[in-house]
Amino acid sequence: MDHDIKEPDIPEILKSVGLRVTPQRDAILRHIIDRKGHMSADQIYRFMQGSLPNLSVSTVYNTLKSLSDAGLIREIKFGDGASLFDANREPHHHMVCTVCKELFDFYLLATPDLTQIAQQVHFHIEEYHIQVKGICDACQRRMIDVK
Amino acid sequence: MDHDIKEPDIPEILKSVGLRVTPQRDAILRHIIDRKGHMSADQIYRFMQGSLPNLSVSTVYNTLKSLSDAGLIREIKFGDGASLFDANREPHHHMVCTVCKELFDFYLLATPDLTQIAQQVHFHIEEYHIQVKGICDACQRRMIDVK
DNA sequence: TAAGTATATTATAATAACTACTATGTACTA
DNA sequence: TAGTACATAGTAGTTATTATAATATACTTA
Ligand SMILES: [Mn+2]
Ligand SMILES: [Mn+2]
Ligand SMILES: [Zn+2]
Ligand SMILES: [Zn+2]
Repeated sequence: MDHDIKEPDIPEILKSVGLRVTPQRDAILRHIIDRKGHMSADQIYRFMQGSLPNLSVSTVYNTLKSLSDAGLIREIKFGDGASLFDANREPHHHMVCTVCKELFDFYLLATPDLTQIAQQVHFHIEEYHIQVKGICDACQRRMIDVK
Repeated sequence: MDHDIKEPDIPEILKSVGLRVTPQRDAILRHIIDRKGHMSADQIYRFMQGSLPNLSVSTVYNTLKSLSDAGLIREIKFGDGASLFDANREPHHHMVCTVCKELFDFYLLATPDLTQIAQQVHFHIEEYHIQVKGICDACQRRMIDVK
């Protein structure tokens, strides 16, 4: 073996969640897992033009929905612009830079006391997501440089 | 005086933030403040049909933007469906019921340790919002009844 | 208090991000 | 190696919102 990092077996992952293996699903899931970051349906669609020129936008959306429903990826809706898809399935939250629009992960050291609040109003929490807006390091530096 | 609760002086509020007083702005801000809850641009537009039948959808959007920019109302984007507008300017977060889609306020007892995390990655936090998804009390009861 | 002007409103068109529909194609099953 | 249930492609439709431009009006100032 030339490299220690094992490539994920995408067809096997798809089968494991009961999804049929198609070239479209294979390519889209592979791309999301490879790139690790957050990407929109349109970004995925445009990236695929090279390898799958006949891929339709509907298929991108259908695939992303299937992958999300199966729990293989996570959909992040910040309300501004398109949904972003994330291969990182660990529970984490997001900070978005209002300048460059880039999305950054963050992990909470201690979980906030939502359970207490939820119990008071008898709300059954399924999931929660902390959305932070602000300015990233790079954009802060850029603003200082301009001054 | 017949009532102790003083009606808010809407024109005065608009002037105080440097906005011109128009019948459209007066009516929209009054409605949002009166109803207290969360409402979409379309809900506001439809409500206004009675009193301002010539009101245009653009004006609703423009007004909501002006009011938000002025800090008189807050826009909440959950990513599903339309933006909702909130007259409640106190810092608070939201729980949405996945069954009935109703939005509930909640107030955090202790602020989560976001500042530490932000300092580590040198992110300048402007605002944050905790979005909780789950099932509200009423819908939980309804589900038990059906069983 | 009557222009004057900057701003607001209206109506319509345009856009972004999906979602629905349906004919065709294909991955899995037995 | 069919048969069939499911997936894909292409197109049309929807929803929520933004852009444009002509008309109207709130506030200023003489
Ligand atoms: Mn992430
Ligand atoms: Mn609220
Ligand atoms: Zn940035
Ligand atoms: Zn409910």
